[in-house]
Amino acid sequence: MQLDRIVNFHKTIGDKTRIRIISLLKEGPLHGQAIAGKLGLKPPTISHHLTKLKQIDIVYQRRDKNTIYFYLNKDKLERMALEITRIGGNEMSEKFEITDGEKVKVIRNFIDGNGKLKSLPAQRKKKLILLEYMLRGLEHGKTYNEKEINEHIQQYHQDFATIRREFVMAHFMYRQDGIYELNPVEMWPV
Amino acid sequence: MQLDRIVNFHKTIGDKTRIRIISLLKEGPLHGQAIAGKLGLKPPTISHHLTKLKQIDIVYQRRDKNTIYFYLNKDKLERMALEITRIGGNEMSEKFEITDGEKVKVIRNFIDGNGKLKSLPAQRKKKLILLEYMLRGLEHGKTYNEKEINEHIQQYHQDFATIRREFVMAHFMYRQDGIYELNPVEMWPV
DNA sequence: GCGCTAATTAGATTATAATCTAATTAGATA
DNA sequence: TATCTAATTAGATTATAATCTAATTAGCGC
Repeated sequence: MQLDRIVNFHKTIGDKTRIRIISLLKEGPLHGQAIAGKLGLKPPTISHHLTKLKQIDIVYQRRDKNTIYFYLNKDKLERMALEITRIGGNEMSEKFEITDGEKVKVIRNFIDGNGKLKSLPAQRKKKLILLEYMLRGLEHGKTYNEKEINEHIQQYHQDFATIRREFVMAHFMYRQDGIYELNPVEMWPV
Repeated sequence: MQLDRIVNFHKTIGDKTRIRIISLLKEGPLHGQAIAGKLGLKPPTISHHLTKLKQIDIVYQRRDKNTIYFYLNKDKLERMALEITRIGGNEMSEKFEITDGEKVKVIRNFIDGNGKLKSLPAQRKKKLILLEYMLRGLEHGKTYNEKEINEHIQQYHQDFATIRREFVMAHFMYRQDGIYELNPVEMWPV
């Protein structure tokens, strides 16, 4: 749910230690012990906070020999921070809940009893309904590598390459350096 | 402290109920019972959350007859949300802590034993040091009415009008509709 | 002043989470 | 394989805070 993601982001940021970590990483990557040292806390504590920061995807890590360096994802931080200003008005419209009569009909026609996609409709409008349907479970703001996207699509159809391409072409998601992410709903096709 | 304000903002926002309240108020003001009804919670609970939202200044209230309407301060919300993206790098430089040798000397020369300002230096550079010194205790992001500003200045000097004008002219703070607020540090004079 | 309505405060309960020590895991190097 | 270092996990302790009921306060209208 969209709401939970925003709540979780702020809950995570709303901690002195974690903001201090963010502040440190803003200057450049650091390894765990270094952070612990600078903040006067024990390594397990830092580990604890870093996993939380990784969960919301604003910190990522890269290993070099024995030590793991932690990086701040500044772009993501900025995008997430702004989301609170964009939420609501009409009480959190759940884009993924397809209850609209027409849509339900189209989906019933093209999804079989096992939840698999029979075929992708040629008609643009119907195709978009199916594509949107198959996005369920993917989260806004989260990043996925190609393998994850493929696996997700295979729930519905074995030809993940085609459908993945359709996702991008229809602007449901975008790709950069092999990393996929959902586009904001404003960019989705009508 | 600057850090605490940011932590507190996110700690406050990082709660599902409070975000739902923000989402509701985005469409327009509501009174307490209405919020309680829409969210399926008891009035005391709403009261509890509203005081928190008022504390960080993103909700304010206006009474009409017997009922109090709560308003969302959208501008403030947006400004606060962005602050996290601007913090740090060099570990939270405390602009109010004047330890720099030259500054200390100037301050000793113009502040008497009781902490009062003897006179405002004519020399621009020295004047700025004193003005900045007299900002201590005012918080970034908080709004003050003229009376509060005057009282603050009177700690240092009886002629609050002159000093208040200097604050604004030097871009330490700005005034809008009789409300004063500190400018972001980037706007402060060198 | 009296009663009405809406809001807040007090106090208890329960859930969440920050931090630590001790034990364990993961990788690298020799 | 044995050993070293850095990171994580487990588990306990302690602090914080969300929510409720019951009691209280604040302001309006009669």
